[in-house]
Amino acid sequence: MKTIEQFLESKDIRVTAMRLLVYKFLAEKEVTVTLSDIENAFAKADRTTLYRTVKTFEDKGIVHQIDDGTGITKYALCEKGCNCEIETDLHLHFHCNNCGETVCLTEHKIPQIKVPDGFVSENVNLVVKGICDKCSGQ
Amino acid sequence: MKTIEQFLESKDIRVTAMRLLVYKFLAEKEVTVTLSDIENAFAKADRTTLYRTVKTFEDKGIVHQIDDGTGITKYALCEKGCNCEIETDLHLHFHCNNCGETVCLTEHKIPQIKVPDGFVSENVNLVVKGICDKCSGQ
DNA sequence: CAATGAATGCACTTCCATTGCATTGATTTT
DNA sequence: AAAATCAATGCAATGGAAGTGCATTCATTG
Repeated sequence: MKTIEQFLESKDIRVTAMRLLVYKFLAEKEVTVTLSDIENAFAKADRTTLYRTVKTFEDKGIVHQIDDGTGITKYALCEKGCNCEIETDLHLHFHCNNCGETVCLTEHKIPQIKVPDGFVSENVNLVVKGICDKCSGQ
Repeated sequence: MKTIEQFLESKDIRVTAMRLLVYKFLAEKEVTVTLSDIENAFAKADRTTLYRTVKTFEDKGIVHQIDDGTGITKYALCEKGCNCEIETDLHLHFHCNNCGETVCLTEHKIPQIKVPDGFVSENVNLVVKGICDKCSGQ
């Protein structure tokens, strides 16, 4: 069992108090978060620092960005079957129209998408919108 | 064969010179366009007017928005198999990483996406990124 | 301990989406 | 046809989010 510190170091990320806090925040969130979410969680920290912290995580491959169509970038830790560094990995996400939260459905894989002749598929972004399990009352 | 004027009226859209021009512009474009694209095409017109013109078209169901992950909203006329008013219709779009253009692949339908128990799917947004037919040299 | 380089914080910029309000324009009512 | 009404337009301004420059703080290393 690695500590978070060891994990970050293994990913070539220098450990700081800020980064530990942001990592823990992301880890305990089961849904994707916006930069504003993080900002609200750490009111004392500067927005830019948080922005760059998440960006560093992204560059080092432990966080991925989600574009769920709301126009606001969401972030989530890469884990549990997330292979977002692999180009062909399908980033399936679910956006709830009721609570507004977006969750990663990493365990749900999607068949290969066919594109017309002449088109070369490098990456696929798939967002399903509807009502999530919490809001549907199940 | 309806005229554009008749078509707009049938959709409960009052006909104006501006709206006719914007409609024609969208109609002759085979790719999706941004508000800036429209703005550049009609330098004399005000950005707000164009914005509201497109929004009106969208509200009346003859234009749909595309979020291709670039962060900039794209628009396209609904036609040729586009059933975006139907919730379950798959909005398949292709974004070219080379030329930056986004096209609608309305003729390419995708199998139903399965979501976990408790989740209710209402709408699906699918964006494939890669190289388009024009840029791939075919 | 000094030096170096990264991390942080503050200020600022840019870009796009959106709204308020006054004015213009068109349509309907008298 | 003139007046009244309502939508469309244009201008100005706002707001939100992403991103950058630079000075300062912090931590690591020689």
